[in-house]
Amino acid sequence: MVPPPHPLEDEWLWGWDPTPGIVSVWAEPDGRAFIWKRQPGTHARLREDARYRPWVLLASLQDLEHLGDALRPEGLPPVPPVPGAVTYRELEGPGALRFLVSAEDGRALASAVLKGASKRLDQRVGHLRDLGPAAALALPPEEQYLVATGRTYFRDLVFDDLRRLQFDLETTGLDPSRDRIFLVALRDPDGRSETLEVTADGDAGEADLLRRLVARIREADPDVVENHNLHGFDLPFLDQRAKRLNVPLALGRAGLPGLRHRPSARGAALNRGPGGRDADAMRRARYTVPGREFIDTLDAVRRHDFAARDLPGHGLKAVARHLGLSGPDRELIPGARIHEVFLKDPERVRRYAREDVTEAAGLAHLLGGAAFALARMAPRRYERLADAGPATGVLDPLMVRAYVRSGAALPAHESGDGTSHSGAALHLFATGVARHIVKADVASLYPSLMRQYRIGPKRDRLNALLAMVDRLVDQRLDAKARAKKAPPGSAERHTHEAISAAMKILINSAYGYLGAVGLTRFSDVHAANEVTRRGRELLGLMCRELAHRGVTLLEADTDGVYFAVPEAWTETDERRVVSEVAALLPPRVKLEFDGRYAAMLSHEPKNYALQPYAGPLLLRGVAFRSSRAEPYGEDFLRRALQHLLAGDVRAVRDTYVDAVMALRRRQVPTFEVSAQVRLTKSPSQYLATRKQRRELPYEALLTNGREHWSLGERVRIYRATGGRAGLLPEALTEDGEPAPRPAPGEPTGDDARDYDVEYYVRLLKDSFAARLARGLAPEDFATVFADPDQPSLFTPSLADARPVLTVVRAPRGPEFGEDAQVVGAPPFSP
DNA sequence: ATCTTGCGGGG
DNA sequence: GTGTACGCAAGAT
Repeated sequence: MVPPPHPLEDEWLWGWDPTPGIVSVWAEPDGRAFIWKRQPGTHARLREDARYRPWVLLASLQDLEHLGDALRPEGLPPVPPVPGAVTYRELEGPGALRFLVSAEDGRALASAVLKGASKRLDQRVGHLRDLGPAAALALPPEEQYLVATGRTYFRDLVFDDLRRLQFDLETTGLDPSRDRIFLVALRDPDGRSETLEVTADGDAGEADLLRRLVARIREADPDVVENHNLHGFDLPFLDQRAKRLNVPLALGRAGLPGLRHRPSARGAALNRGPGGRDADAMRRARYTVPGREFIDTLDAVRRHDFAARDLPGHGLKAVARHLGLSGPDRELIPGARIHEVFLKDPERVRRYAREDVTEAAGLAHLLGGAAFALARMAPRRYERLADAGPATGVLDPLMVRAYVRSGAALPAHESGDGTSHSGAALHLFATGVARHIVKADVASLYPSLMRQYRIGPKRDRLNALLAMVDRLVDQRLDAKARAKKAPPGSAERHTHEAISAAMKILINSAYGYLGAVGLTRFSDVHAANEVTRRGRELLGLMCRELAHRGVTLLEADTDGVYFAVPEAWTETDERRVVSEVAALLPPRVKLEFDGRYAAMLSHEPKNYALQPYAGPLLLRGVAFRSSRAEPYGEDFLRRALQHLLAGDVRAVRDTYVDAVMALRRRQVPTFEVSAQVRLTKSPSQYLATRKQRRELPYEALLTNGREHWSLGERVRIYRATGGRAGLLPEALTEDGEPAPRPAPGEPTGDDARDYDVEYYVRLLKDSFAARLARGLAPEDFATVFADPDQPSLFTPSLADARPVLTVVRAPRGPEFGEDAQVVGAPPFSP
């Protein structure tokens, strides 16, 4: 490989120790570190037992003065220092955390500091943290080890070199204080799936199952254990059951402690039952174990969807189906029915559970690459990087390592000076329907502005953040190019795509890091405001210049613009205006042609419908994507929008009339008007508040003879005739099995269809049809959605009716660059 | 209309 | 061994 041209920045990003194959690190505060490695390309595994010198950063040495001669500068004889000595090195520069203090045993070091601090403050200080972040920085032991050595995980390994095991619990319910584990599906690192089951009732049977599970995991000896919602369900459930049944959960690698908690903002809160909202019980934790890494695919899904925003939900089945990981014969069983199905047809549940672990493995491979690649860079455990937020979770450790490596004193967190943070621009130029739509946007606007105008945190005297963003952008282009060259489906392509994804996460979080005042070490509200100010200015300039070239602006948000072009324009014309405007922008700000659509309904800011030239209608924003909307209404809205966007107002009317008539003739199955809700109150809780306030879901249960239900249960409810609340019984197949969701219009057996027709007619108009209002002139709207059974004396024809577009503002004024000069402005200086 | 609370994932 | 998740919709007032 060509030697890197920026050795310093590359050390900041990648560390410096070349040790290959590290798959897990565990360090104890007493200075012992355990490093598990694999030989790249083989399954050979070995453990290195090392010692490291635990360290902390302190703002002052005063609390260690009581040590006398046992406190000495680094490098003075005797080298190495005598056991028990505390050594220090003063870092250079203005940062507050300027003494790097270390000792052979981290606990002795901490207690020496705490002893001094307790004396100085005349009160017992129990923990370094209690000194405050401006006085001390103490990383977790593994991170101390990784920062000090410059090692990182996974050097020279590819994703599939890791031995990964997935397991999935099947339980009789969601509450581990009451419910039991009766089956575990497990996929071993070679891809073989199996199930373990209880063979006896009661505690003995379940305890035996847990023992077999632990033994099986130890035998398979995976580096990584994963599942969907692993930290939120399987591990806490397993932990509680094992405690109750007195089964030791020795899931880690030999000779070290078993399952532990680690604090985490995103961890599970097992005892957060509905109603149970006592603050102490809300403490969240993640699980950790020496020698293996626990990876939750739900984290990868969230991270993916944060950018992509195209997933129907974050559940395993929905995501797997969406990403094409599910087979056509995927076994599906509603969660609440799994145990009863198991009693009648165990093979079906075995199949279901095996498919769960197979999909979890597929999901881990497809979406887990970014975390794997981050672990090659940042000095943290892989499992922590997998659930970390990118700013405090990844960038900050990189910054800390950069400063310590460079011998520079590190700034402490600083609260803001009261300046408030200003945000991005959002302009709505026109509402209604337009045709010939173009979307243009700037890729990674904020990091581009940071680079273009050299806007970085004031206290970052090494300029490490900007330097790292620069290197990341360059190296990401390289990774993308390599990925493209590698054969599709190859490990090489997966690796480079993963690196690119990881870098994208870091690049795009640099701005968030800057703006998180009081939360991140280098936050700088003035720099962040300068970034958004430049962003607003550029967006305004783009809008004005586009408008000058004859397009109709529709909506602009942060870094992108939707506009309509004249009928006669070709795609070449569309691309030409985008590149003309792009040429007016600073070099690092790349305005790109992002897509073209046949038509758009602009409803409200960030709420619109797009009709592509080919393919299904796209709906964006809460107005169009309500999660609990009744299926009949969603179906109507989709069809009506397609007609409206095609310019066929008459067909919108027909769609509406059909929908109303179908309701009035009760041709619509009850399922289609029902909404799924989740029960959050227990029967007794609801009965306590029922007098003050009646709630449809619970009324539906009570009036249908159900006085018992469990928290978290999901039911489908509807409004029945006579003001009653309807409960949709779960549809069953002939075998008495739960039926899959019926296709729209599919007959649904003995459906009473006793829903309140006029309520649903009103809902259709007031809630669903209302979302088309911007696209029609008021009189046309009234005509289109007039009640078909109440013909008025004068019914206007819709033959000439056309969708309308209403301009609500023009791109004029200072925010559109009429006064400000953007291009060629001097670089920002703090 | 505005404020508050609870949800997500999992069986 | 800390948390401050976080962004949104339904419910409460």
